[in-house]
Amino acid sequence: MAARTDTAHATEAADAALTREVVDLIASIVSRYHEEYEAAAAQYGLTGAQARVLALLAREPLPMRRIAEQLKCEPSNVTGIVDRLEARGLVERRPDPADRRVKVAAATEAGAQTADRLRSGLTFAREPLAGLSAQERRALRDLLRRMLDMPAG
Amino acid sequence: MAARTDTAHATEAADAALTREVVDLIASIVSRYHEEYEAAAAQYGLTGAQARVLALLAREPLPMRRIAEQLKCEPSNVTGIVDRLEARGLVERRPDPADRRVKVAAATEAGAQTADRLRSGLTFAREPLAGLSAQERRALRDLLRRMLDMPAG
DNA sequence: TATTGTTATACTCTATAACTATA
DNA sequence: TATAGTTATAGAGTATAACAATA
Repeated sequence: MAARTDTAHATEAADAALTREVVDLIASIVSRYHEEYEAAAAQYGLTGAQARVLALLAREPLPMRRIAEQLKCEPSNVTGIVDRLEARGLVERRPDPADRRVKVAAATEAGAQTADRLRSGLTFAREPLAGLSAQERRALRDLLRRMLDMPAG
Repeated sequence: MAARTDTAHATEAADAALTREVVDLIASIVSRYHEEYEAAAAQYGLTGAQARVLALLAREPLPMRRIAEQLKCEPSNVTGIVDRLEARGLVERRPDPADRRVKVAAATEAGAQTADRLRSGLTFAREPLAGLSAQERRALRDLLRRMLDMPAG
């Protein structure tokens, strides 16, 4: 083993502490993000899963199987979630003319409106970001991209 | 309405796009974080909630009510989660000599070991961070702190 | 035969309310 | 009376397996 200086050891320890602090901060953000999302959904009488599906369908109609892929869950679960959204008039199932096995779920007018309002209500992440300068937001964007292994774009 | 330059409008639009991109990146991180956490828990036959409670108790023993506070759920839910952890020998309930109403849940030796291994397996957030220089990690830390409205510390 | 969506089943998490044993 | 924990209950999300309709 090569001998190393005390300084090298001290630097490693500081690095580890710094990394750990950033990891903890990210955990805090994850926690806050979820809390706010669930609370916003609850304001409209929706569960988190229902709100997520509604948000997906507000962007574009999707076959049941595609919803399951987006949610990373089994297709059988989607049946119940869409059932509940449909019972409240926020979503509807349409046949696919090209393949009669497929049912395409789509947000209704009311569903799209609810999705919009819900999205507008999600102030966390958007509000604190407003306090950062454009340069800081760019710096944050670039660092987050690198964390996600995304190209510099 | 005061007249404004095209440049001002263009800047606002770019700002909004930037903010939205950062928000989407954060959503991606939240999603990844959860996926990895659930997958790591599943490797040990634990649900996400069970893994979170075990992680809490590996740090320090806690009365049932304190666990509920940390999880932000009703105390009645904790009974079942701790029941399942206890049935697997990962956690045990101890009496509190100072107040005989209280039951203190604590990780067993096996539980602490599982919690350690689980924590070590959570590479997301830690691994990509290793690719950032100390200066970049400090920059990220400061930006995240500001997002969380935390003092510069 | 393979695929889409559903149903049936079982388990977990969740909140609410009622209960017990302490304080 | 108030508090800590539990039990009972009901609703929702989840995975697995089996099924009907369609490809």
